[in-house]
Amino acid sequence: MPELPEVETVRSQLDEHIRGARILDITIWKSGREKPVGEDFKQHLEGKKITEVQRRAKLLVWRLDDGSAMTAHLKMTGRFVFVDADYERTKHDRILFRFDNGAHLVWNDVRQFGFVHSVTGEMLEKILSAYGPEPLASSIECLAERIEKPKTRMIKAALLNQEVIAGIGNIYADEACFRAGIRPTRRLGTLTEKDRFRLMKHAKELLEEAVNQRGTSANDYVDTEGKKGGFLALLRVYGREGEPCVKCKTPIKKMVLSQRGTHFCPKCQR
DNA sequence: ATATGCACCTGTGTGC
DNA sequence: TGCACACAGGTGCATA
Repeated sequence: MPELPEVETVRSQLDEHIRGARILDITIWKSGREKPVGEDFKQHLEGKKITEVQRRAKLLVWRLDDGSAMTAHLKMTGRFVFVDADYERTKHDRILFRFDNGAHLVWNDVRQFGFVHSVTGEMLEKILSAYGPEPLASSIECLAERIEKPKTRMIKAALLNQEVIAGIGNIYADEACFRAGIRPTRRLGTLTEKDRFRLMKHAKELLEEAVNQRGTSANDYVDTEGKKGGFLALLRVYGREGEPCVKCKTPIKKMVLSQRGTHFCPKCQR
């Protein structure tokens, strides 16, 4: 479900509630397919203190007081939700974390693509180093350089690739292309310096606005209080197939690109 | 090195 | 009303 703005929303809420707290205990409910956490997960994490909750790309990182960490990826339907002490488990709840400040946190994941892992500091460094630059923490120039090569790659494929730029997913890739007036199928080699700069300028603005709205709830996404994000109504192409373009009234088109639904205005985006 | 296609899952909405 | 099928904010791996 979540892309950078949604994961960032969850990150800040987690950080607010559990930074400085110690994990009292972890209840692992039946998890469907794999042993999502590794056998030593519980043992490794119980008793540790959270020093900070960070985000890199779409990955959440709980920094622990011994230099190790817990990583969590929401993938399509993963959720962290704070609950009351008398909460009763529902169908897709997988893990319950209890903290020494009284917080109870549930990890829930309908489709079971998501994961939580415990990792050493060394493993974490390796995982994080594979990601491209963070859009909100990088200059437009730096980001624009990332989408110069390879010349035949389509711009949408580049935007979705986390090694190129971190955190952009299907919704915001489409929205960024629309704002910049660039067709998602355009090959990198056909983009001018100006095109690249404009696209990244819009991408940064878009992501900032979406973070301010606490993300987009297109299907399943909710934050740690179970609340939806406010950015859905501000989307201009995603999910608007057949509706008039906000700029020129031409009906928005949808196609499949890199196996992902891709939305664009055939007139505004060249 | 890059592109493609599928696989991992469940739930929901659509069209017949 | 039922059923089959397509599709969903993501990634990883196997194959060309």
